Amino acid sequence: MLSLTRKADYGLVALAYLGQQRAQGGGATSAREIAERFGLPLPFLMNLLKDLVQSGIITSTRGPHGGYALATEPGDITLMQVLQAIEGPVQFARCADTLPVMGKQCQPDQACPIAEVCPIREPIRRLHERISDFLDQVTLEDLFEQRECASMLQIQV
Amino acid sequence: MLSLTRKADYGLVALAYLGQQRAQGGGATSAREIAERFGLPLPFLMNLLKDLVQSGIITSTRGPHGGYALATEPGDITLMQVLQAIEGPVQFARCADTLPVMGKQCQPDQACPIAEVCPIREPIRRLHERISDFLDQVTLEDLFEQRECASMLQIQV
DNA sequence: TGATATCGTACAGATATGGTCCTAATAATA
DNA sequence: TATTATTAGGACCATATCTGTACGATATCA
Repeated sequence: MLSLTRKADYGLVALAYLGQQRAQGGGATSAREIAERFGLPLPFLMNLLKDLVQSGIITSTRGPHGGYALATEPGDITLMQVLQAIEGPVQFARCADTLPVMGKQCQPDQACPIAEVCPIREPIRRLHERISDFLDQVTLEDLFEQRECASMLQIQV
Repeated sequence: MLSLTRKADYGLVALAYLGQQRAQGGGATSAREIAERFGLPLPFLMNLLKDLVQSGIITSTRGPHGGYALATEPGDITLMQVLQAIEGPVQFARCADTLPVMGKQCQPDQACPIAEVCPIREPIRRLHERISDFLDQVTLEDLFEQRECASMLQIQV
């Protein structure tokens, strides 16, 4: 369905809130506070916050008055970074990134068995690049501040 | 991971092949022929071809020498139509189409319990529209003939 | 030292995906 | 008319992924 996982969903909610806190000059925000504010399951939220910490998007401090904060300005964080941190590599199709397309015999490190004859390999690759470029260019600031992007994305699959 | 399902993957392969057949003035192409040519599991392929028939993207004729064919020109079939036929409604997030975002208590016909305070509802909706517009504008002809689209897609989430 | 809070990992239930199978319906042909 | 090739419409199951929980370890600060 081409849709975000719930994990990514929650992650964006948390990042948006951390962005607000940052704008107001607040310090670290605890996972508990975020979970209570938006009705999210706390352990699940902490799991994904961990992912965001590991990929450097947010920072964490332990102990009392600890919590999470954006590592940089929202304008420096792209949607692609967030999705990759939470959902792993973004692949429009399996073959888009040298991975095979089809067949259960396909293993991640094998070449696609029908690459020679596959009629969608190139089209898929171009689609993948279009979507990737888009996600790379959209920052959290664009998203949450409704800021426009200077660049244009031409449909030229 | 924002990726196509295998069903959609196979579906595009089949549609590309049917497009070739059409260009060469061929008649109906059997599911068996497609499956053998690309090494796809036949029952699975037939299942998704059924979906494509039901949504009017391809036509089918039964009996010997029967098979499938594109219902219209490839330029009239959009990527969105194909994905919707095979994967159901395209939703970048659950709340993008009046569905709720989060919480297990969320049912499809209920409003999102945190809609009032949700910081990503609007941003998600705009993202969803951007992606949808894109998929709506790309046709199979664009994809497989490497044709350019006249229109531009401005990043303005 | 004790309270708070994160970190890391392992685990379990729910849902979606990937794929099979069976029976009927339909059309061409011998 | 009988046969064969083909699609139609289901139900069905195995597996993977998603969603969420649990628990112990660790770091910080009062």
